[in-house]
Order: sequence, then structure tokens, then C-alpha cells
Amino acid sequence: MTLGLRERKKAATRSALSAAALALAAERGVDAVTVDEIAAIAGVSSRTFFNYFATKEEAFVAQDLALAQDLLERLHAEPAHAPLWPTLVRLLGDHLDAAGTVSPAQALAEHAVRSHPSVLTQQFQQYAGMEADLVAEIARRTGTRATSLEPRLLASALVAAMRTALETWLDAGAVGSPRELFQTAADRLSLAFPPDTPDPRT
Amino acid sequence: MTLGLRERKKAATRSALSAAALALAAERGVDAVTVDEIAAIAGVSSRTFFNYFATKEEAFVAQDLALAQDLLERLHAEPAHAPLWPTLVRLLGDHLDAAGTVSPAQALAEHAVRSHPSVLTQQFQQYAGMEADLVAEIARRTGTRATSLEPRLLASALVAAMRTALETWLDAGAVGSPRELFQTAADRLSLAFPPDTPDPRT
DNA sequence: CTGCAAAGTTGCAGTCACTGCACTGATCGG
DNA sequence: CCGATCAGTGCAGTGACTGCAACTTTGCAG
Repeated sequence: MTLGLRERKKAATRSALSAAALALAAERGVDAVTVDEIAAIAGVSSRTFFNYFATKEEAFVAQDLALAQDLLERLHAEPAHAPLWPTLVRLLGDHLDAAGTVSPAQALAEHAVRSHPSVLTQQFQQYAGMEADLVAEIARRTGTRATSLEPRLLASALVAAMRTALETWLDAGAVGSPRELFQTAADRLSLAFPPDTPDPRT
Repeated sequence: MTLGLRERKKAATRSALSAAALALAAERGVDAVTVDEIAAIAGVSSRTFFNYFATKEEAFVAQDLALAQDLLERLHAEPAHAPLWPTLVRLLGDHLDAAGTVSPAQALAEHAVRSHPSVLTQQFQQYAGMEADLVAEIARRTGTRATSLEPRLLASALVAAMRTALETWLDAGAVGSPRELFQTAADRLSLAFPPDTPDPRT
């Protein structure tokens, strides 16, 4: 469980960099922030910054990436024959709950950062990666091909629902829980993806 | 109908730039292409390139943007009380047909360019813009708010279906028509968005 | 046709993101 | 405690992108 000093230092540096990036951007706007400044606050050289992140934008969304990876891991840990749709809805709901735990003010500030075009594209790339992993996992569980329409449609519709719920929640001022909105959206989509889809033998 | 010389020249330059960008990228890969080269082929200075496109990537997807805007215009031109779901499915299907008219080889080459991370993000940004416009139009037609869940879910699900159909088609070698795949996906989603949703009085 | 205003093009200088390389110093395993 | 490994860094270089100040072309009267 306890990692070596090296690993812990790396994790700390990475965290310091992304935290500094997010704080600076929330304070004075995304494009008024240079890599040099971020690195200076985190106490490393700007060259080191690029040992951790391929682009400046990556640092802004690093935390979300960690959350998404966590989500995928939890899906992977679910029993192999768990009913697919309810399981996915539950896990994505948990994922949104995590987003809803920060204060509304902070959520909105971070959302402002993420609304910036250059960061937005990074965000979308992340959603795309998450969706690809989802597709692979869904295909594995349903015994379909990852290149076929079925698992892809399911994954993209679910991710779309989650993204929509999150945005709607943020636009409404980040009050209450985004999970309710997602639940509503998921219920609607469940008409197209009945719960018994994955395992029809009853 | 006939624009002035100035406008025509601008359109020609823009078209030449995006064509040169796409050709170069398809030939030797995205990041082996510099703005200087693109501009040189199009016969303008590199400074001029940035008078037309904000980023290098924008030039790669300029044509798709034009197609998307065309789509939105056609939606806007539809009768105000046309049944929403079938209309949207038809228009998006037409949109995909346009993508399917080029040769498979060219479609795949262009897809390779668009699969590149930096271009991909640009692509996603475009989908996002298209989705936002879709939401506005759907909200207008259904009398709902653009910030509410309903029109957003509908739009994001539809765009997801289109994107999924396009990707599945490309992965399968760009044979046949992407429209069929989209039709299948749309039929599935129609279970969640019944045709009478927008205009229930029958 | 001519001259003037508007708009498009360009070179230049400068900033900043990002990369490969060579080197230093800290951590790790034995 | 020693040698192998690996993170951190400075440096030099490329290329994207911008503001500015000419300069050229087009549009439009007069």
C-alpha cells in the first residue's frame, strides 16, 4: 500500500502542478497563465512541467482524469454478470456525486476554467477516452464486438446523458445534486436500452 | 447571388488553404505539416493564414464546419410545426450521406487526419458547437428552455448517434452508406424519444 | 478615369508552448 | 555504502500565434 519515496514525490509534484494550474486559471483566466508561472508555484522548473503533462491544458483537467480512471476501475471490478444497465447508471451516478461534493462556488469557478475553448477540447478528448474504455468494457460484458454499433451506441448515449446532466446542473448554479438530473436522463434512455439487454435469459 | 470580387477571392483563399492543409496532412501526417508550407501552397503568406483560421487545426476541419452550418440552416428552414424527431433524423441522415459520397479511400485518408489528437479536439469542439445550435433550435420548436434537460438530452443523444454511426462506418472500411447505421441507431433511440414528443396533439 | 476610403495582405518582432539532449543529483536495491 | 536508475533541470531550437505598421488591392463615387 505504501509507495516508495520516489513515487510519493512524483504524485505530490503532479498534484501540486495541477492544483497550481487550476488555482491560477480560476483567479485570472486561462490564457493569462503561463507554464512558467505554474511550475514556479509548484516549485519545479517549467521543463519538469512537461515531464508530467503533454500540454498546458492537460494540467487543468488532471483531476477529472483521475476520477474517470477510478470509475473505469470500479466498473471492471463489478461481477462479470451483473445487470449492465443498472450497474452503469449507478456507477456514473456515483461519479457525478463526487463532482457535486465541492462547494457550488468552487464548482462554478472550475467550470469557468473548463468552459474555455482550449480546455474544453481537452475535456472532450477525455470524454472520448472514457467512452472508448466504456465501449471496451461493455463489449466484453455483452459478448459483442467493440467495433459494432451496439456497445458504442450504449456508451455514447450514456456519456452524453452524464455530460448533459452535469452541464445542466452547472448552468442552474450548481445547487442540489447532479445525480438527480442524470437519473432523469438515464430513465428516459432506459426506454431505448431495456435493463435486460445484456443478459436476456431469464 | 453573385458576390463581389473581394468576397469571391476570400472564399477562394480560404478554400485553397483548407484544401492544401488536408492534402498535405493526408500525404505525410498531421504534425509534419507547418503553417508556412500550407500558406506557400495556397499562395499566401503564413501571416495571412491566421487571418482565416485561428489555429492550424481549424483549417483541417473547415469543410466539415461548412457542412454543419448548412445542416443547421436547413433545419431552420423547416416548417415550424414539422414533427421534430423524424425531421431531425432525416436531416442528420442527409448530412451523413454527404460524408458518404467521397471515395472510401479519400474518406479513410481524411479520417486518419481527423483521428490525430490535435485535430480530434477541434472536431469535438465542432460537434459541441453543432450540438449547442441544435439545442437552441429544438428548444425553440418545442417551446422548452435551452437550459433545461429535455432539449439537451435529445440533441446530445442524436449527435452521439450520428458520431457513433460515422465512426463505426469508417472502422468498417467506409463501405456502403453510413446512413443505414445511423438509421439503426436512431430507431433504437426513438424508443426513448417517441415521434410524438414535440407535438402530441393528434 | 480618378482619387479616396475600406479592406486584405504582408513582414517583422516578439511571446510562449513544447521537445531533444546532456548533465546533475536524489532514491533504491543489494 | 555502492552502483544502477530515474526524476529534475538548463539550454538551444522549432514552430504556433499575435500586434503593429506599412503596403496593395478592391469598391465606389464624382
